[in-house]
Amino acid sequence: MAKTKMTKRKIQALNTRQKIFDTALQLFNKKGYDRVTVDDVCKKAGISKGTFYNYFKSKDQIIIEEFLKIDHYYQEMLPEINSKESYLERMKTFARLSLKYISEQGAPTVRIAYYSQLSPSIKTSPIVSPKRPLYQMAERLAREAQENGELRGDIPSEEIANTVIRAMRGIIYEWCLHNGKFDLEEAGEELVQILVHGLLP
Amino acid sequence: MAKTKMTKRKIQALNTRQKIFDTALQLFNKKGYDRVTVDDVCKKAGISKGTFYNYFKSKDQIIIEEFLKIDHYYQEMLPEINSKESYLERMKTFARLSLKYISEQGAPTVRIAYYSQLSPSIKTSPIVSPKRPLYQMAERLAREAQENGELRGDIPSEEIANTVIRAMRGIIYEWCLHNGKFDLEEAGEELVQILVHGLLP
DNA sequence: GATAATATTATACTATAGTCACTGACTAGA
DNA sequence: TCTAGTCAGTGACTATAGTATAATATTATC
Repeated sequence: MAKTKMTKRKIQALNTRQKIFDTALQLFNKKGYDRVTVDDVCKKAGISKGTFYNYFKSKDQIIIEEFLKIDHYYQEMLPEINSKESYLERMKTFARLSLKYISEQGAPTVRIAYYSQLSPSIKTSPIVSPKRPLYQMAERLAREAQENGELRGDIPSEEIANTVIRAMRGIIYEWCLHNGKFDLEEAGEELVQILVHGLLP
Repeated sequence: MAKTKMTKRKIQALNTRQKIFDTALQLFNKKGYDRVTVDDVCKKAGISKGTFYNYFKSKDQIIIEEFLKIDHYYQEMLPEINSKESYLERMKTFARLSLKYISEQGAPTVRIAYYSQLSPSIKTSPIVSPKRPLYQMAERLAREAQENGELRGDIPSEEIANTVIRAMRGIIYEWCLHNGKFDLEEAGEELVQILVHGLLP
């Protein structure tokens, strides 16, 4: 951080950006995303519309940015994950903590995040970038579990990670459709249970 | 069908509706959903905007309606599904045929369908209605498989159906994000494989 | 067949996300 | 310290989904 010299301009820019971000989230939380116009945000933040779009490509970028903070959170998960003896347990903990975090963000926020990723104006979605800590971590956990003989070795670890993440995403998508009416963590627990043990008698 | 008397008006209305529907889909396919305005559709179909909104709540209703035609398709699947001896095979066939149908609809269409379901203006999404043939059928197949000892019996069949559908939805969601760049049926095959047999060695 | 009721259509309008050309303050190099 | 160039900031403008209202065509009733 702070690699380049901090000129007045840059400080001002960061402040303005932050003010827009905070104001927007505050309004979204109070009135709901779709009941808040960009003009509302600008007025409250005391800036012009042009400035808003100077810092954010679109209204939903605010939500995306908030949503993707989960990627920092993965670091904090590590101690709890590594505290588990079994690698299978580690994977389960990873899934549980991820869903817990998403659950805490609240269905409205996550819904907008998932919604905007499908928007016609978006060409490639950041949430499926393989560079995300989410993928890195899931793959590593799967690989370690395989190396220790706790998971079958005939499927590449990347594919296992992919499959688990996709399945979790299906739950999240549906959780959004139901506006958070069911327990996300519980549903996740069950899914992972089935993924691991299968449905055979 | 055709329960009420077909007055001139009603015939006219149906024709108009169909013309709007066909024209819209044709334009969407040619230029892409977001490159086509409602006014374009109206102009091409030779009707006014008011007429469009008389028949369709919103622009994306066209896509939803097209997408939900899959619910009719489940009937046609039955022979192929029932031709399988094993109930597990039937479930797999069901999943495969569903994904095949969706794959054939094309990523752009499905993307809009999934997108619009998350729109802030929608309160309850039709695609997660438990009344849908999709759910009915998945539950029945799971139940029959259980009754014949081909699936574990400690999970209610509804839950199994739910889990499988959610997981499939996760794949579809991601397929949309990737604009159909991977093979949906193949990914589905693999997922069902894992769901059924699990990830244990 | 005149007329009231209603279904259908046309158009002007509203709301709001996002764009663009411009301004003037700030920075950096001489 | 002067000056060229950059960048934060502005607000009028555009595009387009959706609405409200007025007009017209069709049917039902007498």
